[in-house]
Amino acid sequence: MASVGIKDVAARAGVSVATVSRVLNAHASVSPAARARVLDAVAELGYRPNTLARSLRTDQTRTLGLVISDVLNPYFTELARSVEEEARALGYSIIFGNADERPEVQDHHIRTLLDRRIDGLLVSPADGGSALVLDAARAGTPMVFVDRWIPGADVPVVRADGRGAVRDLVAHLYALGHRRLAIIAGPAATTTGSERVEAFRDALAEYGLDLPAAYVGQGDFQAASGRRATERFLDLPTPPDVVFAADNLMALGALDAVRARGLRVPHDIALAAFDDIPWFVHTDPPITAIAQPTGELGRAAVRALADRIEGRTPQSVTLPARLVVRRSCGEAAPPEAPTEAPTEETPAGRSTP
Amino acid sequence: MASVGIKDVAARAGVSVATVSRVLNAHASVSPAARARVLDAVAELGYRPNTLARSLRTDQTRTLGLVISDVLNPYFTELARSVEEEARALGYSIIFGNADERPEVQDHHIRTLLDRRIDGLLVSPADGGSALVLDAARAGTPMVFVDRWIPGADVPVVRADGRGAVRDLVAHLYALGHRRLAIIAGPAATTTGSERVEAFRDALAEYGLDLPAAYVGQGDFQAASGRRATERFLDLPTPPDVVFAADNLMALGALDAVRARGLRVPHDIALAAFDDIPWFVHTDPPITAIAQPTGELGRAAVRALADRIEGRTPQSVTLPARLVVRRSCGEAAPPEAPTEAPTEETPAGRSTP
DNA sequence: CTGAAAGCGCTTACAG
DNA sequence: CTGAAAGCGCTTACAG
Repeated sequence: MASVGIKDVAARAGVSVATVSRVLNAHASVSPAARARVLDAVAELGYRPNTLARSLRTDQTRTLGLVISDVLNPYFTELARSVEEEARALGYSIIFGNADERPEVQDHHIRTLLDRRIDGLLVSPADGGSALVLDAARAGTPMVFVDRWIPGADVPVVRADGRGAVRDLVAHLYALGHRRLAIIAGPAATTTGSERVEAFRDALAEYGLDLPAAYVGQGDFQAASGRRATERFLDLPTPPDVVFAADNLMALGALDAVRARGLRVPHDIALAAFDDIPWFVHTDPPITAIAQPTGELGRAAVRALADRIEGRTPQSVTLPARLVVRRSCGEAAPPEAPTEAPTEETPAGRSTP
Repeated sequence: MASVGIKDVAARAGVSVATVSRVLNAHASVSPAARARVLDAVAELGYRPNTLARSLRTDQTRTLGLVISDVLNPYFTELARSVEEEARALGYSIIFGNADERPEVQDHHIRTLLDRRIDGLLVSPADGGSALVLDAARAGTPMVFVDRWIPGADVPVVRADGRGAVRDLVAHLYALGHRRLAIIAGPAATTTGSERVEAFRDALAEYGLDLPAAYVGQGDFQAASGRRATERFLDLPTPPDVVFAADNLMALGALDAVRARGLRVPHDIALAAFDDIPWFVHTDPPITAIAQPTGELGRAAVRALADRIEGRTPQSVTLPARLVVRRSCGEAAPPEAPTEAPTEETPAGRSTP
């Protein structure tokens, strides 16, 4: 158990620990002979440097923190995966924190990450302006926001712009004859919670359509809230023709609610979702969704953070989302390719009504 | 940036660093006055101990490593979430590693975790016997296997036993008149890859049914392999009546393949899956699945590992999985409760045919 | 090219 | 109850 240390290696190789350290860090000049002996000793002893000690000394951990809002949401899972891959490619490790959409849990993770002296932080804030996040940014912690962001912080943002796709969605719905469109929003404190509603409202306005308060359900990006909001819609004297869920989990909840009432999509009510997932191809019916370039976002975010850490100038990045039309809004969509490649859809034509 | 250290706190409080350390660690005797001054100084300075330094000194990190086979698999995502929650409750942090079902990636993560001096390791091995894992276990690294395990290692195992549920599934299929049953297996090198086939074969035998080689598809727990295996089944002179996918991702692939041929479930071919997910309620048709007590497994695994680390005797745990009948095998199932609570199903009666 | 020595920020016997 | 000092396992100027 008394794990082998640099001293053991030095002793075995007949050199000083300084020399061992030098060969391990590809540091300048070491005689070929010494290098060889050290390498042999390392191999024979199975020596692995203690990263704790190294980090304490060098003040860098080669570790990035990623705090996501909800691991159980496939969107964030995919984001996390791409972040980890790109980080690994750049020589960093990732430590994840799952906020579960709860600001206190988020802050717990951020504090833990900071205590671990991570080199930088990737955050998709669960709330509108955690003091902790703001303080950390102000204190100089390299940081990048992904997907969601906090206004007023001087932090690069990597995200998707869904406005175009939302407009395409509304055009699609309008063309299918839908006029009463409702949305289940995420928490107003999150950017994606409010932006998606705004984009939706603006697109409706282009068609002379209104978004009454009763047609804005308040959700929290979790399935249960989507179910509740949908039940409320269905209880309205004049229920909407369409429910647009601002994320895939709330769409799941909406589906639960519709099913519980014995109603059918799209016959009784149409459904669309922000964020696309492989299962949407196989749901009954297949669900029309707005797809984000999730993998790209994750990679871009890591690159921006690495830029910031390594002294380059980090860039904010905004990538377009796109509409993927399926059958949940009433139209028979063409057959679709399997899982890995959802069909790129030409959005329904847009023209003022 | 020059982050505040214990010396700053000591200076501000007018005590030695030893005293500061004592109050921070709830160590024995410190005068109330000194304690108060230290606490004030800590608050005023916003001091946070450097965990790197602390860990280097104490030789414990209060951190557990979790290496899962595939984050994109909802089963593992849920497992990871429950592991993190229980760990947090016990005062540990979790560092995740995603193996993506690739042994080299798995080993990369394990090595990284070990280099970070985690206190213990939770592994769901992507292969049958990584030398690295075995060495680490032998070297005394506290370890617990979750879901999958490596035979021959003296490591507690926390997992679900699917044999009963698989038997219930076969009974259900048999009762529906199916006689040609096929399975898409996971990698033979993983325990869950081979066990599920064995359980299936044994259950078939109870009904006098055979499992011919052509009806055993070789998958790797990923969607694409499920698709390929299913295509091969469909190309057989006598295709099976039922395809049982050994995980939910391969079931997704199977669905893709069936759909691509223009066939329908369960009319043309029945489908069942190991591992249940919320979307299975809303797929077309809803999918019959074997559900694991995933959250319980995650929590039990953490407890076992904490026991091992803290000097208690860790217990292996095996929990039963259960069959959830839906409509993908041909029977009209009763309506089901929404998302969070899939209906517990009474399995079809079992009697020798 | 190489080694002795200081120091990263903590904790913890050891004295008092 | 409290402080001075050693030490955890590394890296890195500083000399030579």
